[in-house]
Amino acid sequence: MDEQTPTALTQLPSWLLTQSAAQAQRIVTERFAAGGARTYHFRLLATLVEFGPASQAALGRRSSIDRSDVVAALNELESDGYVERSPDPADARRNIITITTAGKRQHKRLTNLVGKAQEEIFAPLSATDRARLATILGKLLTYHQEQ
Amino acid sequence: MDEQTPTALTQLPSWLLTQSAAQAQRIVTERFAAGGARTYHFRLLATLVEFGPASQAALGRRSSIDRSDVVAALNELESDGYVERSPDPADARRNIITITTAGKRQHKRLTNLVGKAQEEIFAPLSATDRARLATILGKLLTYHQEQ
DNA sequence: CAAATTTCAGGGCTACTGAAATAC
DNA sequence: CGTATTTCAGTAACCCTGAAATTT
Repeated sequence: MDEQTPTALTQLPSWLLTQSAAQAQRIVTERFAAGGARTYHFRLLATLVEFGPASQAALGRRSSIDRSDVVAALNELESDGYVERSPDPADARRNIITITTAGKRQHKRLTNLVGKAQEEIFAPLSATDRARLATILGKLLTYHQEQ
Repeated sequence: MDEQTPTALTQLPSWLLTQSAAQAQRIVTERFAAGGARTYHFRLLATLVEFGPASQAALGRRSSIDRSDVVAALNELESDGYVERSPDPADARRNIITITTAGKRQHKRLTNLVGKAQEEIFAPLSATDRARLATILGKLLTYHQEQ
């Protein structure tokens, strides 16, 4: 019983990327579950806190969440009392989404949880490695978002 | 219309990791689709090529695919004629999975496709960055697999 | 008896498509 | 008119759990 991973996979850059991301995702998801939330909820709340009230379409573009998933996630945030939907007086097609006081509390809670997740995820890396990783991934992400 | 991503996200290491991995995943999935395959198929074929015939359980452990998904993916590979199932004479609980000649051809095709995907994914990175990224992600992955 | 293997049924999460209704 | 927004229904892909039947 060797149970080894093929080098065809371990030497594949995209495999390293997707597998380590899967580990990170799993840890973040676990932490958020303790706050009764998912990644989408955190992304939306963080976007509202940073840019203020916005339409669903703008929220989706800023948080990189599909229009369709924004609807579902906002339904959940709304029924938890974390955001409010109101019609946009300037454009009847739009809802204006506003974060509530409870939503801000939840945002703080999730920010705290995601911070702990970072420690857990990147524990084996030195400060230098962490900085390098952030720089390199930033380049990758910027490049593909411009494509 | 700014449409900016919150710094709370862009400065979050796990966000950089999962988002860039999502881009990579998307590109790999697109390439594999041209070969009528998914990631699981490539992982299983690569594992069979590197370690030879094996039980489904061993295949799953080596390719990090859940036992349940191994069954489904092997069903597809089998109906495409890329692998064969035969009972293990030494242990009646097991199937021995063998890759066929057509399966080896498919493996080469997918290896070629995934190679092109690497170029597309990591195009913006210098050789130094690519080497650093591989090293750092390798550390991350090793650490979490030992946990 | 406990443990391993295969299989099925099912769920969760992220990501995406197509179409409708409405309004700009 | 073409475009934008919200919404719903549905899909794909990866990851995972629980349970059954069989065998070691």
